[in-house]
Amino acid sequence: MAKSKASAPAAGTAPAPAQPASKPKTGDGSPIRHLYLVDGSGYLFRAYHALPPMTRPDGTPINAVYGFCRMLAIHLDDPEVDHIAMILDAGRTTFRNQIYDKYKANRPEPPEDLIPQFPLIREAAKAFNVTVCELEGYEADDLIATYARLAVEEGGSCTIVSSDKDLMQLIRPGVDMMDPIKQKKLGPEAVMEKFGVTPDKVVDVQALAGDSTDNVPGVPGIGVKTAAQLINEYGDLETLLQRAGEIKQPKRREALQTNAELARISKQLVHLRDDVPAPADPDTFDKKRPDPNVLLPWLEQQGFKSLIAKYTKELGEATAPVAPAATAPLPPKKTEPMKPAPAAHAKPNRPFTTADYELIRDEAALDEWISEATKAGVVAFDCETDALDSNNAGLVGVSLALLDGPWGNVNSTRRRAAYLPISHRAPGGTKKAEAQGALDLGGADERADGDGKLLPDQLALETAIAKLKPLLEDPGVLKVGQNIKYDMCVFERHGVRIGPVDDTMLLSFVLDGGKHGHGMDELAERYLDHKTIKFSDVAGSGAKQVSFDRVPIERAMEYAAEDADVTLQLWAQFKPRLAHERMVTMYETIERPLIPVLLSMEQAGIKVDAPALKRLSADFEKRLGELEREIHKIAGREFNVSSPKQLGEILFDEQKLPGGKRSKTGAWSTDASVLEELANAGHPLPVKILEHRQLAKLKGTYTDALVRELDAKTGRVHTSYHMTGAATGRLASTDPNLQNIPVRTEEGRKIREAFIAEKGHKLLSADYSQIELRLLAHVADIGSLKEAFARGDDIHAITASEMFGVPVKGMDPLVRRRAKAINFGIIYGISAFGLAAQLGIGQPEARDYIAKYFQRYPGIRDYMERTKDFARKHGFVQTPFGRKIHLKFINDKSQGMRAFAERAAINAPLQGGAADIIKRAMIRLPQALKDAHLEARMLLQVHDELLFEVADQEIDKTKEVARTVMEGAAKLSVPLVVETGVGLNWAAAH
DNA sequence: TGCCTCACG
DNA sequence: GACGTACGTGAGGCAC
Repeated sequence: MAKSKASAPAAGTAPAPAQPASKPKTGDGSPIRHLYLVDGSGYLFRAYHALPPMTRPDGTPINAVYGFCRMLAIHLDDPEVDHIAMILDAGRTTFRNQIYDKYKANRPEPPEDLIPQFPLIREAAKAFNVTVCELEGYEADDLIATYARLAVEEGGSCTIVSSDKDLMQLIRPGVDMMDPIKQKKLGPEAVMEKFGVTPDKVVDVQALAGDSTDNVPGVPGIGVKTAAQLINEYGDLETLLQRAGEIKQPKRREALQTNAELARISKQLVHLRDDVPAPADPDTFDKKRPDPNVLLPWLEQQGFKSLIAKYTKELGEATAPVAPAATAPLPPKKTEPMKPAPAAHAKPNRPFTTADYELIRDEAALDEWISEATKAGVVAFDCETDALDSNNAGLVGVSLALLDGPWGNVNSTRRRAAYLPISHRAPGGTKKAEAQGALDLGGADERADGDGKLLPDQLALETAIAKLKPLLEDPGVLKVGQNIKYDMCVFERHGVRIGPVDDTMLLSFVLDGGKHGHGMDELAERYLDHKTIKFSDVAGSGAKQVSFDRVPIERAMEYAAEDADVTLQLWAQFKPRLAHERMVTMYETIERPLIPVLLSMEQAGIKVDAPALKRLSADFEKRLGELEREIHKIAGREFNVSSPKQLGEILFDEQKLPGGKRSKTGAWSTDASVLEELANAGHPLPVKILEHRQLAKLKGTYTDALVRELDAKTGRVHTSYHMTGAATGRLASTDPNLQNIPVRTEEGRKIREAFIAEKGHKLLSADYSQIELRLLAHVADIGSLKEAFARGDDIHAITASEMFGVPVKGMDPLVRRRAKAINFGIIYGISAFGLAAQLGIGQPEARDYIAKYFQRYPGIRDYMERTKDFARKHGFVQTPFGRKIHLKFINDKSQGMRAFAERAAINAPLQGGAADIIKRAMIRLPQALKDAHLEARMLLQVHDELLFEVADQEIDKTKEVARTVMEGAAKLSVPLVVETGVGLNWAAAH
């Protein structure tokens, strides 16, 4: 393997070998069959980042050592392993520093709580009776290379326990690697995946690509991908450098020619020496049985209970008395502070049986229930309908549930629930057949013809409504529902304005947002230990599903009464927690009051120009057909352009275009960034694909779908807002989603133009300017940012000016763009990778920007650290208004999951705070408009924007009210600014 | 049903 | 000296 350069690297500069580099004299060990070489410090870093924080009873951090011991135990148990040693770095400077003084120069200090763990792994190795090897002047990697060579020369084989990519060059027949965390063997395939070349060419690739963590320079502008391509083409580095003049791309050619020497130095740095003086005979690395008198007391001192148990069983108790750990034990640190739900509440008051439920078949029974409910002061209720769309669904039945005793008596052991069937019909038609008729006919009542006759012994709809109305509107009776907005919508179409209400879904969201979902089935299982009857159990599923009015009444009762019953019991658990967990204000002043506001927005809907959408759709279809023909022509065969799988095969397997990335599942990635790169490289096919993708998306997701969503009765589109969908407190919009209507491209804006105002009206758009950045300046308390906002300055320009030291006046737009990307990155929990991708720059440059940013705004870094610490300690973060966002993975054992949760933790108070602010504005707006005698209606919310429909003559006044209310929705240490626009359509209002 | 892709803030 | 990458959503089409 190692060719000419094995001897090249500055033989004279290396410390003089103390012994010959060949195999030293034999010790007392046996010959090697299989040698395991553990990269000790490499493993320690891996384990440190992979495991959640742990401490010894005396407070010493211990997670990495624990991981190390677990790994050692596994290898010692492995019968394949007959020899094992741990290799360590002896010091920080090595012969490589003489070749290149900046080698590993930019390496940051290890994390604070890892440092005390370094000496402990030496102790650990000793306790487990494993030899430790190190050599002054060389890195552990060189020693590993040398021992690997010796093992193979002796006729044995070797496994290097490490995932350090720098060691991959050593893989060859007889030598492989093992990822110590994933317990996965790494062979030539893993090398090919990582470097795109065979193991013997790894050093050449690394020499070209360089390595920022080790500060290996490489050739600027060449990364691993390009390097692999070049090496595979030219065979090796030296040939490539000599023939660099043949390279077509001018930039690449120039880079290689001017940096040839840098590449050669880099190669010396990355190439591992396998001829260093081995400090011990590898035969002496034979696996030895640990001494229980050494191992057990040591494990005891660390508090590794599972390992103590394992080795006590295998080795027997320690026989010699041992000195106890010298340090005084401290109480262990808590790492899992999330409070479970109170145990007393984990069980239902009484087991669920249908015997608790009854049917309300006549007026007398209903009167009795209404009277009881009124006396109780709190009633859970739920309505069943024949469709999901609350704007059109017909009422099929109502269920009620009561606690025994006056309201507030949540500890009552008795409860009752009942179902009032109203519009059940004889079985017959399926849902699909039914939907056909529903379009032309009005309510459920008129659909009595055909096979579905109304069943007997049900109260008439009018009677039921008339009797329920006083109860549902009684200000002295609290109506509890699960997602009660839905029920309010249904009843409002029958002239009933339900109130006051509580919503178990919202209570759960306010208390436990981010911990879990808030659907009834999940809540019942989690808090009541009860599996609810599923809708599909009573109504069937798929094509055979029937609407609820076709479900037999007895069966319907079991399902429906259970819903009310469960709702009431959930309420009994959640409501007391509200005050206890200090979430009353959030619930009472933000979430609950928002219900009727959203309801009226959903009912209002927005007018859509259907003919325009249809024209657009036809136009898109025509162009899609043309594009498809062109694409097939270029590709040389027909295939489904909408199939990423087929497309990937065409591009990368058949046409062999460069730059293919694989996704997690191994499929070719064909997303926009990949296609754009190919397009920039001059390939014609990706350009057409991108265009096709865009049009197909617009047609499929918007033009066609929106026309389908038009409500036959109102001629408008009615979305529905979900209050508990986003953990941060944002709303979500579905059926259709009106929060992602295109706006960024020209073609897309044509769709937005189809959202229009009623005759004599205009659309008014009011949106918060930079609300999340303002919140950041506020919560992190950054003086200069706050002042800039107070002055009304261009915040991205100010950031750029302060970071790069350039004046705002006459600023290069590119500089401002970078600052803008960084500002957004900060809000998202910045990473060099993300920023690099966003700006299309290299990661080192991105890292540099981030460092500059934090240098200028250290307060923001402090804020981020504080936020993460808080999240780790409490399991949630909070917005300035008190909303809690739980981060269930913040102390996860996976480093990836923790990093993810940390970024979310940084983002959540900002995104959630912005959501709180606009919700506060939305709650005040209806009354403010009314007070100003304005008819304007609020139609849509898109996170930081509100859209109103306004009569022409009221535009100026409405604009003023909207701005005043929105800007006054929160009192922060920075001003809130709202920008408005007016137009005949939504695009024009921007 | 899971995955990929892409529309929005 | 490793890992996976910006935060939060919903919807449509494909492949299984």
